[in-house]
Amino acid sequence: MSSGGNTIYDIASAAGVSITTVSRVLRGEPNVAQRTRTKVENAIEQLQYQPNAAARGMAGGKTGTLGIVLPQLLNPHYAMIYTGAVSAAIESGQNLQLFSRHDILGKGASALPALMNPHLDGIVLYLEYPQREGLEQLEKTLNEIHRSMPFVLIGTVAPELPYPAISYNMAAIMKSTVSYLTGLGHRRIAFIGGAADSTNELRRDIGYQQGLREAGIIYRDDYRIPCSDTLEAGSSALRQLLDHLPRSEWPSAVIALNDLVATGLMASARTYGLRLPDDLSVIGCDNLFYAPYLTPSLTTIDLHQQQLGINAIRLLLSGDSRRENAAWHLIERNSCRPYF
Amino acid sequence: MSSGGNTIYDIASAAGVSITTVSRVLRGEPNVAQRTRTKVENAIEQLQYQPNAAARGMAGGKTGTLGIVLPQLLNPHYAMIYTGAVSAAIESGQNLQLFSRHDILGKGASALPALMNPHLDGIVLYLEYPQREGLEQLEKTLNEIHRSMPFVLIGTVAPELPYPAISYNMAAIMKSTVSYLTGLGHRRIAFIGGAADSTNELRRDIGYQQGLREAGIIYRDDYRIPCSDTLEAGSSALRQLLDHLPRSEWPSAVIALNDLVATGLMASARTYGLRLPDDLSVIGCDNLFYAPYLTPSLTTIDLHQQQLGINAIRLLLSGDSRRENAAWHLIERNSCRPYF
DNA sequence: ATCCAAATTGAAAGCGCTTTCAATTTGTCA
DNA sequence: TGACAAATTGAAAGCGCTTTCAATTTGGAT
Repeated sequence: MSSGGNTIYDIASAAGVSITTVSRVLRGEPNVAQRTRTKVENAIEQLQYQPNAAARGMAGGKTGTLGIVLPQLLNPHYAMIYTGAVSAAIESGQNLQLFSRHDILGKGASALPALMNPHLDGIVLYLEYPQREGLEQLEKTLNEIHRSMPFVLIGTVAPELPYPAISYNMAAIMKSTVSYLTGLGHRRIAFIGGAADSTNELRRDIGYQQGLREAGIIYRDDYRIPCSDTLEAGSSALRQLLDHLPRSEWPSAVIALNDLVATGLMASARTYGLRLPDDLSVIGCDNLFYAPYLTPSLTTIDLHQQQLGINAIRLLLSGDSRRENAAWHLIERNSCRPYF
Repeated sequence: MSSGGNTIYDIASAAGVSITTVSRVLRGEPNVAQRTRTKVENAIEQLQYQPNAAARGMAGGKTGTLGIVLPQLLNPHYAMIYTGAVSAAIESGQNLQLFSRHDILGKGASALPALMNPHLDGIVLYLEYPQREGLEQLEKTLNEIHRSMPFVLIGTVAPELPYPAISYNMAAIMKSTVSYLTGLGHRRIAFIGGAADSTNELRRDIGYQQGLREAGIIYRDDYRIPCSDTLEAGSSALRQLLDHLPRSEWPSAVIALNDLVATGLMASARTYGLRLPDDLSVIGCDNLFYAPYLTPSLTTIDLHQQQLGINAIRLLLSGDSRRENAAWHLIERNSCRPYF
């Protein structure tokens, strides 16, 4: 198998020392005489030696490999996070192993420990927390993982759980989004978002309602359409919204779960003869790469995903168990217009 | 470390057999008495045993892990391939480890063997073949990899190299794209594509010129703009194209390297007051998820990326060393219009 | 020159598995 | 019933590393 198959033994004999010593310099232990260290380093250089990660892991040492669990990659939102994470990992000489949730999480977070099988030095977890899984169950799972390796939670996070985390303050983001629209004069603001069985969406709803309340707007149930995470769902959600309302009560602005949904919804709006943004303001979330190129260009929330990925890895590596909020900001483009 | 830490020894004693026997049933060896097999299987079930992949790899057995090398993931083109690949891997009980090229290929394919360090059962390689790397160098690298694990090449492939592969016939695709446009009556057809230092782009150019020739159109150097793989590059490439041409010679159609470039280019076109598709037909490649939602919706080549990912894994697993072409088809939408 | 602590090195065990190879059991045919 | 091949099992080595723990060397201090 191993083609370049140089082992620690080869280095040892080349340098005329024991494998223990080689192992020492490999791991950067301090108590090695400078002369010896140099000899070994030369041998390593000469033979192009590369430590075998599997053997390392098995011997109980660091593997130099981190992991990241992400729901999927087709949504660029996650791909950005991944990309940030890899770059940070590389920067500190680590490998990053991706587990796209699809792999393993058919059964929810409880399936996670199974994938901890490969020995990782730590893992970044982007989980979703459906209510039904229950906090107790989740906590149990996380405790189990915690016993075998450090981790940090990102994205949506259960604030009740005392783990290192970088999370989106969805309530704040949502409230701010609503405020932006009310600031533009909108009063009929719909929200096309997720079903409220995940912590994430629950918080969004809270923020949505807070935002409305602050502007003295009464929450309407029929302005709140549940919707999954795709373009098509966005399209049909808007149809569902409009079809159940007399034209006079159609919203003047709609907040989409994310840019995917916003994209779908915009196409749908046109089929109703709605001009964008004149007849309907749309705001998304994620700031996907093509958002500026839609017609009209999409106003959205930039979630700084790459930076999130970077920060997650750094936090993981730091060993710190800090809990912080992820940065974000609203990007004004042309899909929202003042309403009079 | 190992939290659920059940080893083959635990199973062995639970089942009252030797670890050798456990190993046998684990690997599905035939010569185990049915009674024994059942006992062991029960023990495995009871103790929720999960074989340790690292140990396996080190002992020289199958690790149950495949790898895939992809240039990056921000372009959904690759994310789709990855997604297909994971699903096929899961389906056959394998893990899939992603190496996004960024990780390791700073120095070109020659850096590949280094990452073969983790013992993989096989790997899917999506490489790009810049001319300068040279076929000899590449071949050497591939041979080296070949010695340590089976692989299959996907995407663009050097046809001279006798390795299992699923490749895009870029020349055919490109020729067909040109024909589509000439069929619509276009005569001034520009091509905004990659620099011709990669095999991939070389073939596209060949197809482009073939397509033109077949329609009796003379190739113009100034209709051929080199461009990298991004929206922004697409934008500026179009500017470069138009700025160097008198309005009367502006192309009536433009073929973009891919949908990313097409997207950027369309935005740019509008700044020149060009109406799409009336004044300019645009055709992309990749059929990214948002292509139907652009204005106008983008005519493009669907590259069946998920299926490619699936097929690559299957081919890898089959051990077959077949070489085949990847499927594709043109999707007509609204960004191209007949030209009179 | 002598002695002891500190610094440096190495021997050996063990991580969890696969893989010969040998030992034992079983089954079959005479 | 005995003998021999086939089927089934197990002992032990080894994969490449880390990690005690003990042995050796070094360097001051006396």
